[in-house]
Amino acid sequence: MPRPRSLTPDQLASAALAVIDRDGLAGLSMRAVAQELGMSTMGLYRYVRDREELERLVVELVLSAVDTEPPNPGASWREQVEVLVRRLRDTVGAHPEVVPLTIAHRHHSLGVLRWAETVLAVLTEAGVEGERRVVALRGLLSYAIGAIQLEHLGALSGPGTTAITELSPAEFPHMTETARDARNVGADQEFLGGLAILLDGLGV
Amino acid sequence: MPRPRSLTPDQLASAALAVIDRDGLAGLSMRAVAQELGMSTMGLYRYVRDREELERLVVELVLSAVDTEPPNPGASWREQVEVLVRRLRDTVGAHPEVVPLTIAHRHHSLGVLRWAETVLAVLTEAGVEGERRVVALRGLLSYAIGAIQLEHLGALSGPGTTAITELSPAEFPHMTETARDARNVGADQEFLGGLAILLDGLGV
DNA sequence: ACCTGAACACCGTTCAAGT
DNA sequence: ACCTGAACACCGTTCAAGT
Repeated sequence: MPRPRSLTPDQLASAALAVIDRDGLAGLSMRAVAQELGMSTMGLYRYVRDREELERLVVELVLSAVDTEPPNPGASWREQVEVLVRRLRDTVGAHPEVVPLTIAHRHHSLGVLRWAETVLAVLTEAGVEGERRVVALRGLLSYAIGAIQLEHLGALSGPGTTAITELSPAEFPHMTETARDARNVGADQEFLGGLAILLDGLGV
Repeated sequence: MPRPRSLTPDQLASAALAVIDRDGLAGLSMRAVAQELGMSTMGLYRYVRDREELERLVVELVLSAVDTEPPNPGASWREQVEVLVRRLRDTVGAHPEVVPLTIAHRHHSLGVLRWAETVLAVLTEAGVEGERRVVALRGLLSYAIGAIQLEHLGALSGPGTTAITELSPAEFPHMTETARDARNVGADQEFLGGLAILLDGLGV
């Protein structure tokens, strides 16, 4: 842990995020970030032990942007959870290239811990407790993480699905039909639809 | 597309998978795979255009191992879907390091298309159709993908959760309590529990 | 024609040399 | 003491040189 000088961790993370948003995750390198900041490559090591720590800073920057304020307490628990999951998806989805890093470093993120705390508060208020609460939180997070990735690696209505439409209908009868149905389903509808199924199941 | 000679794509993929299982995804390199096969590095390029194509072969090898036979047709749709999702998780989970590759290349995978076809057949039999079927398939896949990743990057009962137990109970009252509850929840229970919530929601 | 080693343009990180 | 460029050990891939 060297003593920072003219740069805050946030500024460092912002520079790295700018590189990622511009050149993709593959474009992220110590050299590129240093250049972005107009400093020598080795200068970065004054702020960060290694590349992994830089990645953690980027993840923290993105996840700390998730609004974790309890949503409208007058609303039903269902609406409140929906708002919270939606916030996570929208905030992380704004930087899709960061998603893989987000997953690898999730444990160190204060942002996601705060988000989970708020979700748990709502669930507890709704009477979900004990092991069911454990499973519910984990289920919501799993769904959100998986859905964000699927969404950004090709929406069901995107080019990947078009390829599916061209599959042999003899071998894949249901897939070809479902791909046709999917053309009318937008990304938001898809995400919120899956979330609704989870929330329905939680309410049982 | 050069003409293969003494090696099948499966043998190539198996060698790469052996490297990954031994040295992790970070250990995967053209040089390492070539060495594993006792051939020159450039020899690989007779079989594969570039590293990305090698990765696709690995993904296909893993995903084609998913059993896509329709499960016991006498069982309820709910049990059948549960069996199918479980198979996906168990097969992919056997090679956790491959998961990131699996996601990036999922569209090219015949294995996952066949899996989805079987799931859709069961859903259709259960009366799920049209846009709801689209959302259901995508929801199940999102959940499975997210859960597999969370599971292998630290079970809720693992060391990550222990760190959560040490969080300030004042700032994270629900998280600390939930982490205690999570100690009794195994990985299987967690995965199947979340899946049960989804299936409950689908049955509504 | 087929195969492959050297070479090129990268990478993260060490370390000694500069101030 | 602080900073940094050269160097080291990697990487994917090109290409010319070997057979």
